[in-house]
Amino acid sequence: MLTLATLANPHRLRVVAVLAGGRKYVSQLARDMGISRALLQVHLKKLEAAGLVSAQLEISPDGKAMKFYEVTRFAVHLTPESIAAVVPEMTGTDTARGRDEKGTV
Amino acid sequence: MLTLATLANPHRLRVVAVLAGGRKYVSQLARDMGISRALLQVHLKKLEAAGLVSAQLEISPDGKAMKFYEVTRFAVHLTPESIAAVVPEMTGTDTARGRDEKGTV
DNA sequence: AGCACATGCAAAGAAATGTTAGCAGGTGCT
DNA sequence: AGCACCTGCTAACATTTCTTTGCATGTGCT
Repeated sequence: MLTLATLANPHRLRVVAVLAGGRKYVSQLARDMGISRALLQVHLKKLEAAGLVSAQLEISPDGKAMKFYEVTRFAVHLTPESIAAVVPEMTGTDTARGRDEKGTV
Repeated sequence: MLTLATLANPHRLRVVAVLAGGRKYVSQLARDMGISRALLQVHLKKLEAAGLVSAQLEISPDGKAMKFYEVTRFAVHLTPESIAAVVPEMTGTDTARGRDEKGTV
C-alpha cells in the first residue's frame, strides 16, 4: 500500500525519475522540477517514509547545510498472484490500516 | 499512473486478490468481501478502467443477469529505471494529466 | 545590517477520493 | 401480488490527499 500509494502521484514519480539520474539537494531539485520547495519537501518526506529515497545532510564548503536525496534501488513486481499472496496478510489486527508491503508485492 | 493509483487502495487490492482465485459476479463478490454492492461496483469500475479486470454479462439458467469479473494477467515492474524511462513521456500536451502506463512501467 | 542561499514546519484552503443511501430497472417463484 | 434475487445509477456526504502561504532557523558575503 504505502509503496503503491506513494508512487501513485505525478510529482513523486517525477522525483524518482529525476533522482534516478543522480543525487540532488532539495532546493536544486525544486528548481529543476519547477515546483515550490515546500511542496517538494512534502513529497520527499512521503517517498522517504516509503523507503523509496534516502537523504544525507551535508555541509557544503561554504558552510551551507544541504540535504541530498537519492533513490533507493527498489524493485516491485505487480501481478495478480503477487498481490493475492500479500493481501491476506494485511487483513487482521493492526495491519489493516496503513501498511507497507514494499519489497514483497 | 492509472494502474498505480488504482492499486493504491485496500479494497481494490483485495478485489484483485479474490478474483485471482477465479471469476465471480458482483453480488457474490460483495458478499464474500463483506462490503456493499454499491461500493464494490465503484471500485470494479476503476479496476476495469485501468484494464486490471474485465467483465462478461451472462444470463444464468434461471434467467438472472449476472456480471462476472475476472482479473487480467498484468505484470508491472517498478524500479527507478523503469520509472525514469516512462515519466518523461508523460510531460507534455495531453499526456500530463491522467495517464496510463500499464504494461510499460 | 541587509541580501542570497540553505533547511524545516504547520495551519488553512482547495481538490480529489471514497462511501452511503436511495432510487431505477429486470427475472423467477410461491 | 409480494418476495428474493440480479444489475445500474447518482446525489450527497465524509474523508483523505494535495498545495499554498507564511514564518522559523542557520550560514556567508558585501
